[in-house]
Amino acid sequence: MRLVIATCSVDYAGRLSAHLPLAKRLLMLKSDGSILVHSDGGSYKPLNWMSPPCSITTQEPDADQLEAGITELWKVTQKKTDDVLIVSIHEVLHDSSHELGIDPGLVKDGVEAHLQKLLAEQIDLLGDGHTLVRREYMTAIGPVDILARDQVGAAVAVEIKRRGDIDGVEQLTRYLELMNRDPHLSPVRGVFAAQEIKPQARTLAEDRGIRCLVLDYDAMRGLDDADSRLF
Amino acid sequence: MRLVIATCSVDYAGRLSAHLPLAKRLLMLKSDGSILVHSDGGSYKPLNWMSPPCSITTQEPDADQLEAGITELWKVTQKKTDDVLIVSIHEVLHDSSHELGIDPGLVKDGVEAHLQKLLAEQIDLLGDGHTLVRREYMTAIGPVDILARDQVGAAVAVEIKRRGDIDGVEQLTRYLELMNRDPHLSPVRGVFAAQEIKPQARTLAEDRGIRCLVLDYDAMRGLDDADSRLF
DNA sequence: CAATACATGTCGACG
DNA sequence: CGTCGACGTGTATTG
Repeated sequence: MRLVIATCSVDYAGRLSAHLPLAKRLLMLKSDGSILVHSDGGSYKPLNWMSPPCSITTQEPDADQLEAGITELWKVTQKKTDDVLIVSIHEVLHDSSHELGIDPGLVKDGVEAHLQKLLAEQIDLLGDGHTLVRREYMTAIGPVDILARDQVGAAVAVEIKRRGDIDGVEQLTRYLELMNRDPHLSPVRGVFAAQEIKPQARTLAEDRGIRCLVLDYDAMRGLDDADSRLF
Repeated sequence: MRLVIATCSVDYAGRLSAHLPLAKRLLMLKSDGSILVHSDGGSYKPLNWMSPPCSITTQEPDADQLEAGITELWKVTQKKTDDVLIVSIHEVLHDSSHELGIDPGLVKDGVEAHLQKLLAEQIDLLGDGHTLVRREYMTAIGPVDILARDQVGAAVAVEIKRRGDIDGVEQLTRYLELMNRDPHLSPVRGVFAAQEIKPQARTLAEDRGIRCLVLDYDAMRGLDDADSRLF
């Protein structure tokens, strides 16, 4: 990895066109050829970048560019998409290279998968007498998170989200429409379960006869003794 | 901005839990208190990070941690969300600070807004005899990109996307459902216009009687003489 | 401030 | 290799 601090301007042309005026920035060149242009603030997203696979070539600035103060010109291209990133460097204030090696990678734990597992184990959160049919119940257009049956044996399809948004309601609606065409399942009721349900999503869901269920993650986790503590 | 190259392990606890095993990485500390942990590959997304506003405190490693080779311990916290990021540093290989100042920011050009403008100007792409009613036609649940009328005066609602995905069809469906309840507009036909329409989106759209229209951005831009060249 | 739609989204899983 | 859904999504816009 090469780290360069420099005053530069940047131009990008690809799916859109974008320009960065002259300023002092960090240029991070990764060993796979990719480049990130970072400012000293904002979030983790760079001001500009080029994703791998791509290649960097340096060009000689022409007379006009030299006149304008450009000392180096980098052209980063992505063959496949024809995207181009041009970095016009004026002054280099720092330049260092470092051998990092391959990263062992991130180990993630829990979110929606965990919620799904917990709700399957605590299926009576749907209401007394409910029984689990199975998780990831397969349909023609994808798996429903949980299929259960209520106290009188009627099918219940559950869509689980961390944050209950309008999209999740649409998704569940598509499943329900399909499942209700199946005489073995029909009638299927829908339950939209999430840690947090947005008002518009709730309105849409209830308008379509879908029940909303707010999940208390901490309480559900607390009940699950087998879940080992991480800290 | 402070740049540190170090062998370190990282633990995050917040909306999920994640762990990075010991390895050599770049730690980027921005002046707003945020921190990014980057490897020498992948895309622009860091392996781990903490978004501003957040604060970094250094802790003294205890006996066990010193024994394990930890020389520095950073704890990054976000007050609002209770997220915590812990960086356990073993060996520091590089450490430099740089004053960058505030970035003037990115200047973007065109995307969906541009497509919308061009289609409004070239409304006959919808078919001969079409006329524009208006862009961003307001409905109770949000603005329809374009409302037009066809050669016989029937209403046409157009949803424009750069990439036509299933979500866009759902969005247009909601608009159409609402607009068709309005006796002044009904019957309203739907047109789903995008530079590229995914097969599943096309299937869903056509199943619902929505016409799909693939937009040739370059051709549309070529027709627009007033659109100045960027390069 | 909250809700919503957009993103050069990125990323992983699956067919 | 494309499609699809999730994301610690982030981010701007608008009510």
